[in-house]
Amino acid sequence: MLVDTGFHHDVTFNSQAIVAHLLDAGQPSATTFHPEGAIIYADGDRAGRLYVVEFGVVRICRLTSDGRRQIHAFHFAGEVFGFETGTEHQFYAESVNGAGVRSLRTSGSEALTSNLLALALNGLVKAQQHQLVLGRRSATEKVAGFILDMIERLGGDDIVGLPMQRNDIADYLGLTFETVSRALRVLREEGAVRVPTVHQIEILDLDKLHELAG
Amino acid sequence: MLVDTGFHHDVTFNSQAIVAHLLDAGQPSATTFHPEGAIIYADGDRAGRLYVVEFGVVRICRLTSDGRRQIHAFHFAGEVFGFETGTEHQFYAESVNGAGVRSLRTSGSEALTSNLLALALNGLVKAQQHQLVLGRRSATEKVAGFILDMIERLGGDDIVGLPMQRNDIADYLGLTFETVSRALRVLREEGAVRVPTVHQIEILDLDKLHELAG
DNA sequence: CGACCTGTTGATTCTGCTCAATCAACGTGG
DNA sequence: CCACGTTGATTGAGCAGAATCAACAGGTCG
Repeated sequence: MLVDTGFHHDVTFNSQAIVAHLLDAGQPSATTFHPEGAIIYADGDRAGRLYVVEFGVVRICRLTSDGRRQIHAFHFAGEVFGFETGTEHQFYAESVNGAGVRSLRTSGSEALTSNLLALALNGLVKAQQHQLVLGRRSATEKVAGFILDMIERLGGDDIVGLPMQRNDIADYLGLTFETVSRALRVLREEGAVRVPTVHQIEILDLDKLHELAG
Repeated sequence: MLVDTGFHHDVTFNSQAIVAHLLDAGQPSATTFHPEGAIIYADGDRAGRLYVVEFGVVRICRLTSDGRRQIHAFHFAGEVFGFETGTEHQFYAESVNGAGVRSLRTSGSEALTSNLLALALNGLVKAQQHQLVLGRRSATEKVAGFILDMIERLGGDDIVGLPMQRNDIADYLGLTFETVSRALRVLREEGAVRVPTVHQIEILDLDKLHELAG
């Protein structure tokens, strides 16, 4: 067993290792490419399959009754999504910028349950992180927190990519895209970041960024 | 097995049954009573134990660096909490109004993993619900959504209890307690609810309440 | 009864949404 | 090659709504 899935032990597991293990155990499945904006699964589709992001970004969304979109999560290369309860998907999944996705069939192999537990916990942590960011008061704090989260998940060095567009960030943070834009301007003016291109953030002062995140 | 924990099947499980099963399997442990405001576990404490709420309400909290409190979840009788990853608790748990809590030792019994998976999924669903409420725009929508959530989790009939105080609701929804109070007044004026006592909400018009929730 | 705490209500400030203009990047077709 | 349309991003002005500050009512407990 690659991973100790006992919740009472250290669960700082390597998600990649779990995925590799699950892929080995299941039937091999081809990577399918989803162009920008393509739907991977729809709200109401039969649930029960997991997906691995091979490359690109996937967003998990939901529409409110008044037509607004809430983005529930972003998933990057190596991450697993599709984890929902019930027989039907409550959310729908879309490719953000062109994504390669591999299906992960796990039915029938009971021994994988502990691996699945680890993945579920992984999702739980992400949901908690999202809650914390959503709970922040000001728009600047939310955007700063979002960038910090992106740094943690994507970047090692001082330039981190923002593959999704402003509208996506806004729907993820519960803001409008104009407010996201203004918040980024504040972060620039405070000297915390530089924005060389629309989809890149250069970190100038990490401490300042943490401070602005509240 | 009481519960089908395969995520690819129907997971509309009975949480109570899982808890009963886990309690049977583990060593018996006494119910400890935590008076109002008492800390059940603190931020930074060693994690790895699950707790069952016997009666009362427990809140899971976190302090931001500027001293504000974010309430991550409420847990009622029959629910399990303490599910976190890592060796240390990221949150702290407090009794809201006097709560009886039973510790749930699960170490060593590998057969329980699938039950734990079910509980983790349960927590994931709650976190998602919370995200949806936090993502709503207006304060009235948030409070209406909160009441609907309470109806689902607590009440069968037309009167639902709000055991926690306004400040708790505010910290859960990312609002101030004054705004919560005003939102309740709007719900009253719209004829959706009545507020006989501070800790009770009488549902007058459930459709209207859904409508106001957005 | 008085002190205190929670909750409600009011007045003001300020943040973020709405509406709108501008700009840059890109693709298309003449 | 350039005019045109489209899309995404930024910025501005005005406004609605929530936070803040403050006063007051109701309940509880000493």
